[in-house]
Amino acid sequence: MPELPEVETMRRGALDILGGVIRAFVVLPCPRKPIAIQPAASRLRKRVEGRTVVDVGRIGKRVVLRLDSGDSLVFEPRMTGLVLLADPPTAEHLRVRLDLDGCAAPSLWYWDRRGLGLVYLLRQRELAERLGGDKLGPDALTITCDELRARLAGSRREIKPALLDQRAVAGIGNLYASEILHRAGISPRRKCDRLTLAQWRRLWECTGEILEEAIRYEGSTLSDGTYRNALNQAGGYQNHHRVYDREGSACPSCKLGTIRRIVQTQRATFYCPKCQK
DNA sequence: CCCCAGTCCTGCGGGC
DNA sequence: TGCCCGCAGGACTGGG
Repeated sequence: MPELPEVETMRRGALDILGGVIRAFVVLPCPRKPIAIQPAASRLRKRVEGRTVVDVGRIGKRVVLRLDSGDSLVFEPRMTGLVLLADPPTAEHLRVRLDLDGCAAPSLWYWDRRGLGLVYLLRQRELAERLGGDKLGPDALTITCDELRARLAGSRREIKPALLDQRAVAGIGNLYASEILHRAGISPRRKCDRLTLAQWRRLWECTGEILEEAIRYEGSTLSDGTYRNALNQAGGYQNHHRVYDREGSACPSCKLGTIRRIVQTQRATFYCPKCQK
């Protein structure tokens, strides 16, 4: 579930390792299927140990540690991964530990309950190939209105599934797509090529607003409690959701409609049929 | 090319 | 009460 706001919160929490030297890269024994690590852990370890973390960044829904070697160590949490500096939710799902010297935090952990996430090391060129160019669109926080429109307006798909396409715009996931479209007053079923210029503008504005608000509240921790910030604290934005997982309740915006749940490309979408056109 | 369904995986909640 | 099935959805793969 980590989308842009949750991954950005993880990134900010992990800033305490900036300038640290990686003393050890430790793959923790996991009773079930081990987490995917590329290249194999022994080779990856040789390339990261002794290296300095010169940047703690984010690319889409990934936390990216840039090292002084030019390599980037990428944590891709997918559904249930967390980047932590302390107190994991459970010891059993800890996957990787980085021990560091010379920075504010002694260790960084990668925790992942379902283990769908990935930890991988990329050379500069590999980074451009895997996470650049046509693989990933501009970041949802910094994309311009014109870019967003240019990348989606030609499509005949429905706008909600289109917003989940990371090649078009990076960072929006299932939860925030519903929230963004609700604030913008646009039906999730509206075809991209049927949005007006004013609607693109509104959609772009609401994308920034919703994502920035969610970051301010340190992301959304749903009822399963999985998502936590780097200090294992729950986020707060779930208390501000207007449509997501609120099927049957009155629309908090127009007070007239009832929030509906539909399925688009096998994923739940929540919206208000009264005020989203 | 464009789009959709299936896959990975675990834990939880609904239904019987 | 207890068990089992289905669902949650990020990103990739394969196929129409």
